[in-house]
Amino acid sequence: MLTKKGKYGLKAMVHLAAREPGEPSLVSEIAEANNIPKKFLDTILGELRNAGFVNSKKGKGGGYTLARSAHLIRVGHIIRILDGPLAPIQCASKTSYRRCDDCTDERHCGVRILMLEAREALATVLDNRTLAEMRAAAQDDELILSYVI
Amino acid sequence: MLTKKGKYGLKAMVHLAAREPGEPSLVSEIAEANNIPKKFLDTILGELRNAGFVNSKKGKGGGYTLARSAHLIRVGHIIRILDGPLAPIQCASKTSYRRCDDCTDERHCGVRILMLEAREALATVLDNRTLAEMRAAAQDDELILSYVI
DNA sequence: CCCCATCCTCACGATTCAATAGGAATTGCT
DNA sequence: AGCAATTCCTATTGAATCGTGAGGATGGGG
Repeated sequence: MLTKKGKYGLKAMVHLAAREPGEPSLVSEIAEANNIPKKFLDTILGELRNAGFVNSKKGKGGGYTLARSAHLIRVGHIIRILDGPLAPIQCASKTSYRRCDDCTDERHCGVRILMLEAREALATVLDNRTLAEMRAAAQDDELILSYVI
Repeated sequence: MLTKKGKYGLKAMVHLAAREPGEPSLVSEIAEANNIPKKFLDTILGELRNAGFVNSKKGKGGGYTLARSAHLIRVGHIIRILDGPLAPIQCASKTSYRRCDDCTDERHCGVRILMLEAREALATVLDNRTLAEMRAAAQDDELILSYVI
């Protein structure tokens, strides 16, 4: 489940991606444009900054900018920072594996095997999509999106 | 995120799938075999029964059995009952859609479009796998599992 | 009628989530 | 130097959810 923190963070990143590179955005501006509580967004952008996704500048004329080109920022990475691992269950995570304490034989745990598949499917989507693509998809009236039921 | 309720429920279902059809299992037996708190499993199986996935019988010789063949039970359905919709965000859910209150223009929301893709990827895995397949995967030393990175 | 096992309701502590509060630190401008 | 703008930090709060346990009601089998 994507939390509001994750959702707000992604929206903020999309907002930044829509800017001329180097042109800073204010927290208050991003918050207002996306209906996000300002103070909450404040802490979210702080985390994204600590993680190296955005740069910040204080004082007049300050604000936030993307630290890298939107083409180089993968959506899955952002979500991991804000909401934790993608895997539905920790014993199926690759970036932050942890054993289930109730599982005696992990190799024959059907749940885990299934969740490895699920994680793989999720990661395939989220780790291949970049911020630039996400923004483009939003602008182009969903043309890019092609379902394969 | 799969909660413990979901995990325990799936494990219990796998346990039942490993039985001769019609042969009932006791809650205490399932709980012990899978390291699940008995009382908790009690309520979980109750929900699965209300949802029509398992049948129950009280008294001596009672217990739980699958309501249908394990080939006909899709894992995604079980998870939806126990943990709610698969979609990472409600505005991207097909089974229980709900609009985001902070989103003014849903059609151009990059986050939602991306999450529709993510939901699709997840559902493709979970709604196509049956309980029988999950059980088989666990027994066959993960042979069935084939990653496509 | 008596065991056995499911069924039901309630309650609880812990954790996480979402948001708010209040102010400290830094920068730019004049 | 002084002021205003803006990020940065820490703590708190209220609400919801999660995981679990207690106690007993219900109903079938013998």
